Amino acid sequence: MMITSVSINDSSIRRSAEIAKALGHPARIAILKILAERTTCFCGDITEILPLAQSTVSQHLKALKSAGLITGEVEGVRTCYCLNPDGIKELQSLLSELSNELVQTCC
Amino acid sequence: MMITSVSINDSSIRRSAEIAKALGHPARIAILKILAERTTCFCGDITEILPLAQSTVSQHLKALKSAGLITGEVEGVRTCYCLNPDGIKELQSLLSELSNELVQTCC
DNA sequence: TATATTTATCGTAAGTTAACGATATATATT
DNA sequence: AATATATATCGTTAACTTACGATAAATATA
Repeated sequence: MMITSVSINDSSIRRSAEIAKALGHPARIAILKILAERTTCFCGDITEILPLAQSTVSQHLKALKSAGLITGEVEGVRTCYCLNPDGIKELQSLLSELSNELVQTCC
Repeated sequence: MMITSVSINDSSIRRSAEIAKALGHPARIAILKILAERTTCFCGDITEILPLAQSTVSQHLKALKSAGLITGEVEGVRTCYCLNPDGIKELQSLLSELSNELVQTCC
């Protein structure tokens, strides 16, 4: 087993935590799933599906966007939100890397 | 593509969010990595490695334990913390399931 | 031009989180 | 029995999160 020195300030650890934090609320996971199964993806569509106020949905969208997991393109009066393939890939690689590192039998 | 109705109250979504939330702080990811690369795993060991007070580390350990990602066995005056294989497996399966669901091209 | 629509942002309240030092508890050791 | 050690918990403070309604800004429609 490779011995690495683990630091809170490691950028990969920080990025993984940032992504995990973005996933750390059921509404945000639900939003990602909704985006994955629809081709149109406006804030209003999501507000119709989830039992949350429009402003709350907008806030969750902002959190997902700033974590790099989704993009938002203004289209006239609306904004079309989409999964960000790069962010999703990063999610997959960082979290699967983490999973691999956590395979162990202890004590 | 299968159309599923996405709900905030779906238990799998809630559990995924719970796990992600537990991973949503660099200190907690660091702790999991430390547990993975050591065979002894007392609170004091972790406190020596991370730049955090003992009480703060204990608090993070409690969060990881209540999310089911680690176990803690009292051994005399100390407590031996270990990765919880079941929790780690759950982490892997829920998050990889989520990853798979998020493969898509949008808009 | 006036009105309607969509969404971001503001303001606010309640709740949670993260950090710390101090302390209690439980077990070892002398 | 007295002392030392390890850790959980308490109390506190500051910061952040989540939710909401109200409103502003931007665009579309009548």
